[in-house]
Amino acid sequence: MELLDLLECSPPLAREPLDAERAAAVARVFKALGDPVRLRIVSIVASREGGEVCVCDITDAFELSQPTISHHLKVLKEVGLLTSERRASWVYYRLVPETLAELSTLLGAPATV
Amino acid sequence: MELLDLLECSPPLAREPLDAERAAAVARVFKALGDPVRLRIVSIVASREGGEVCVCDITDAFELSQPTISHHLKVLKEVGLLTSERRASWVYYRLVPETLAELSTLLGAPATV
DNA sequence: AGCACGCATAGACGTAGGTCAATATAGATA
DNA sequence: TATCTATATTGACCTACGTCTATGCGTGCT
Repeated sequence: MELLDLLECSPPLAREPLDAERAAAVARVFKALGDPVRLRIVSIVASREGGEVCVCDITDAFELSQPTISHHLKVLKEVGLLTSERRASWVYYRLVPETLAELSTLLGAPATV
Repeated sequence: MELLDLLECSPPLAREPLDAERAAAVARVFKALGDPVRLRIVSIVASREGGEVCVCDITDAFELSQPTISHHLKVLKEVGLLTSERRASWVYYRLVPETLAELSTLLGAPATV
């Protein structure tokens, strides 16, 4: 079962308690956002005109090694917050806005029914 | 500087990259939500009629030791997601809805300007 | 083919975090 | 005061995680 499926039918957090399975799925995403570097990466990608950023640009934004950035990108990709696409020598990362939106709704935004 | 202050003036994640300080403050809260048990605790408190839950009720909802639950409650309190009040022998926890709402806005809900 | 560049992976290291048993503390009650 | 109940704190254990260096892989260029 995909995270988006779990989230799409999820009521806001305040409507009824999350069951264990759903909580585990959602917590994975929050955990990914629970690191300052990853949160900044997401905001960099999300706020980028054109919607995509190559790894080199992200690496330049931090004083961290390239493998560390690569690791964080992998984590964000695994939980469905980012996708990546290789074009020529570069890999471009894009936001998955649906995932952010689902989290936002879960946290209390009015349901979009 | 309080988290709520940091959050209240924060634009949605997609508007501009988070600076390091803001990212650190917000990541603390996401990190707290990044554990399945804590996420369920928040949803239990948030969905409770009357808005408050005593520790014993929370403990009963999990197959975890009482100190473990107490630890998670402390974490949630420290990041401003819950507050607690002692009345007689019991301690009641309540949600801080503003914190959840700010996170929700940050993640992409339309700004409430 | 060979090389240079961009990015990913592997492995190691130190620290943080989730859990528990044991113990401490606070309030009620006798 | 003594004791019981509800919750918090302490300290230990083990695992997970963030970071690094070293290395591998894919792509374009000469």
